[in-house]
Amino acid sequence: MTFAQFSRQAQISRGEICQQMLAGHRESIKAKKEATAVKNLELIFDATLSLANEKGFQAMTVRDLSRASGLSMGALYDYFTSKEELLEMVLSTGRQVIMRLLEEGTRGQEEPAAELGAAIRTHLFLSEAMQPFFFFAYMEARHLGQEQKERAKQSELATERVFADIIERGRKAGAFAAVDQHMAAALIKAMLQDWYLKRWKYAQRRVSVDRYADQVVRAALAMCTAGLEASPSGKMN
Amino acid sequence: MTFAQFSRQAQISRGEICQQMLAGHRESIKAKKEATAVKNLELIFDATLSLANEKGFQAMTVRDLSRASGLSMGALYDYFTSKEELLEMVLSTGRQVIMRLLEEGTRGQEEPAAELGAAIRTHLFLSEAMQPFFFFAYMEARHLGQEQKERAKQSELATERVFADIIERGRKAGAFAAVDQHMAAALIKAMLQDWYLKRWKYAQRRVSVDRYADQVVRAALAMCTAGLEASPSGKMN
DNA sequence: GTCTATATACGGATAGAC
DNA sequence: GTCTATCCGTATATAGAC
Repeated sequence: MTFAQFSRQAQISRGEICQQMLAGHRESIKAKKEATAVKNLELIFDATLSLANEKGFQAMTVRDLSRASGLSMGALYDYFTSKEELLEMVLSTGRQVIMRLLEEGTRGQEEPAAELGAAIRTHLFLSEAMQPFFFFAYMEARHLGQEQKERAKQSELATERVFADIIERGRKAGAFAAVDQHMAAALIKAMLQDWYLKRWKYAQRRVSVDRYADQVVRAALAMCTAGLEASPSGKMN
Repeated sequence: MTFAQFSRQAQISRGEICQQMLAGHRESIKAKKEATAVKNLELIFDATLSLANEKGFQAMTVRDLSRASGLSMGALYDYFTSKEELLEMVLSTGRQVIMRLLEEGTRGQEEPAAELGAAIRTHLFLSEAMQPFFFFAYMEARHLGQEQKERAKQSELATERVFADIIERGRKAGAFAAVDQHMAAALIKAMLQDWYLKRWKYAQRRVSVDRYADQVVRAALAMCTAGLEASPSGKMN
């Protein structure tokens, strides 16, 4: 799969996040008409990601947000009760939708190597399609309250488990070498995250997301099959 | 090499950074006695890293810093002229010292595989010894001014070049396969950074820095030698 | 449902005592 | 060389008009 084939999901996702933001905060949001509320939430969502990714969420003022979104101070506070709640609302709702999309997208391959490749591409392409959100979530998670921060860590572990499970199955099937699936999964995740964290570097080098995907898949397979040729009999433990 | 063998460098480094901070800002720092100035700079340095890593540099107030360092507001402003300058001073001085230590530490191996392993361990162990600084530098670099941000990017690229050069030499010597050394170096760096960015994860799993080093070295070598067995004649391009 | 105007507090920075 | 006290700008949040 290439990114071009994947990318129609992007706009859908943003709309979904904002709809779910409304659903999850129906009582505290003043606007009653659904269409208006979702439209304004999208303005707020986009402006928040844009400003926070440029200067940081703390440094972004609600006045900035007002200017960038086109909504007045008063109108903004009809959608959240504090700046802190805005952060929590964007991050937790976004994370839920992303998690669901990842789970839906990671299905159906048979062969371990193909399955691992598909999972890597799904993660990478989703992070590319929603890059502003992924960057935001990574950088601002530390400003969440203790409880929300815990949930963010859990979701990091959950996505990692997808890779670990594939690797473990592959190992048991004899397709992969005797690697520690948790460590391998962690390293794969680190490589995937670098793509949306260091955008400037890859843009400068003209590395496309498809090429990056190829490289990560190649690295992951090398990691999981290193030394396997030496004992082609299959299972190693 | 293990981390235990490496780790005596840690305290030295912090002292060096503070000495160089003083040297680089001699005229703007009010304190004239060197010993006093360095001692206070160390208090400021430690308190800044601790507070900023907990809640972010923007969210840390100068009053917080005063409490944590034991110096009064007035005394703090005898060491920097603005909070922004404090950030720039800590980051740029720290980066310079780190860069020098890295260059000094990455020398002397002959064989490509051994050289790559040594470079990875040096980077990883230094980031472990100075973890608070590395985390701080990664997370707060985006709050620098345009010019300083550019210098930070350059130093990221410079450290990456160390790996790329080793890989290229190894490839030309026939020890490594036909990999893109820039991509491989970028992926290795991403794995190294994950160690100080996701401390909680590896602490929770009881992964030691020595074990992590082994895994990254293993992954890097797998990446650089994948497919080599298939054409053992050596050079591939 | 959205706006303007404002209350209130807090942070950066400095003046001047000791 | 260090501290206390204070100035001043600006940020969050809200009240109330339209």
